[in-house]
Amino acid sequence: MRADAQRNLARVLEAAEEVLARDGLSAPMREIARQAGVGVGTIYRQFPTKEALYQAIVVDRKRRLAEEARALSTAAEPGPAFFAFFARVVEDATAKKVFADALSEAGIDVKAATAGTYDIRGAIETLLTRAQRADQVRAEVGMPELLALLTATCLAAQHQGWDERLRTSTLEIVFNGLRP
Amino acid sequence: MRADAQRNLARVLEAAEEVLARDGLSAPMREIARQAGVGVGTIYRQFPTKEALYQAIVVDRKRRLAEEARALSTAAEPGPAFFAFFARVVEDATAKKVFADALSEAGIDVKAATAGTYDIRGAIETLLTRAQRADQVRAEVGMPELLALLTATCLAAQHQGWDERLRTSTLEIVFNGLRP
DNA sequence: CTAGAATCGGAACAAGCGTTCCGCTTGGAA
DNA sequence: TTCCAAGCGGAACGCTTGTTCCGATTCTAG
Repeated sequence: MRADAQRNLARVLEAAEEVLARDGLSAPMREIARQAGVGVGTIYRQFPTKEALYQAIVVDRKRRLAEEARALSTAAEPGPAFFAFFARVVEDATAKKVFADALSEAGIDVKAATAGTYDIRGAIETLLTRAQRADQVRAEVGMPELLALLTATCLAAQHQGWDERLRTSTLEIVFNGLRP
Repeated sequence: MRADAQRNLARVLEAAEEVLARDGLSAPMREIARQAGVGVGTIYRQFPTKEALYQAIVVDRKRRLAEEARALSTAAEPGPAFFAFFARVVEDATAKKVFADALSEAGIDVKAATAGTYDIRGAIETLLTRAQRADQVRAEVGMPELLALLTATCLAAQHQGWDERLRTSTLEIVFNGLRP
């Protein structure tokens, strides 16, 4: 790969991350190209389609979250670890518009694209199970309910632009519902 | 107003309700016209813009929900009344795509358009206050948190298509968080 | 340094959208 | 029944997308 092409790829990824975080999925390719200082053709040389580009962004973000989840899964206190991760994801979604969009609109595609490489779902499930064994989360809470609540808070936090105060107090209510 | 025009208006409203419920805000005007069996020009005779049409639909739905809220606000048991209304709104959002879209995207416009005619916010606040006085909802829950949770569950329920089982179990967790 | 291949930029294309417009149709008062 | 204005349908317009394409440019092996 030529050196300049590699430099441009990095620029494109950086610009895409920023623009998609700000404007969400509806951001035009031209805007990403403009911010990266390249032509649209340059983007299409690396990514066959718009979806491929934002999937690369989302997959990377999911990968990082999976790493955080795995890091927390061996924490001494399973309860705080679980709730900290939940809050972390919501905080992330508040600032990054793509992520919440991806959770809903392209959820299935992204899930399919990331299956096999790493296992964020499994990492979350470990956090949940450990917290339940430590009696910090009610036993009848399953993965479907947990993912539903995660999606719900992420979507609303992003769409309405929850400030930190509202995010904290609202999550406190949800966490109270999860606790025994 | 001519008789046929009146008939067409009714058809348009009915078709718009159905199409917007199914496809959300992104539904094209042509699709609504097609389903109503009229030309697009006929819709534009009654509604100056697409936004005006779906606002008419959303405003009507909010009006009906406000009526339900007011009806419940004199119920004998404030706790069940409050939670029943919450579940009712989420159930509604699950089936009607426009509504959740409206909660987020055009929330401010809709709020402005409906201000004065009726007071859904006030009706909800009454339900909350009564439930709190009856010690069925924790005192530190405010309207911002309540609306945040309502929006969150509505958005996720619609985007992910929660079935009745998931909706019930997830709301149970949220309700547990709201209870003292 | 040079040639040739890799890469780039952005005009051009196709598709889908909201909205406008106008020739034709039709309801209903006279 | 007649007549004309109110109403209709849907082609056409303008705009914004994602995507393609090719002449111009730039890198780098030899």
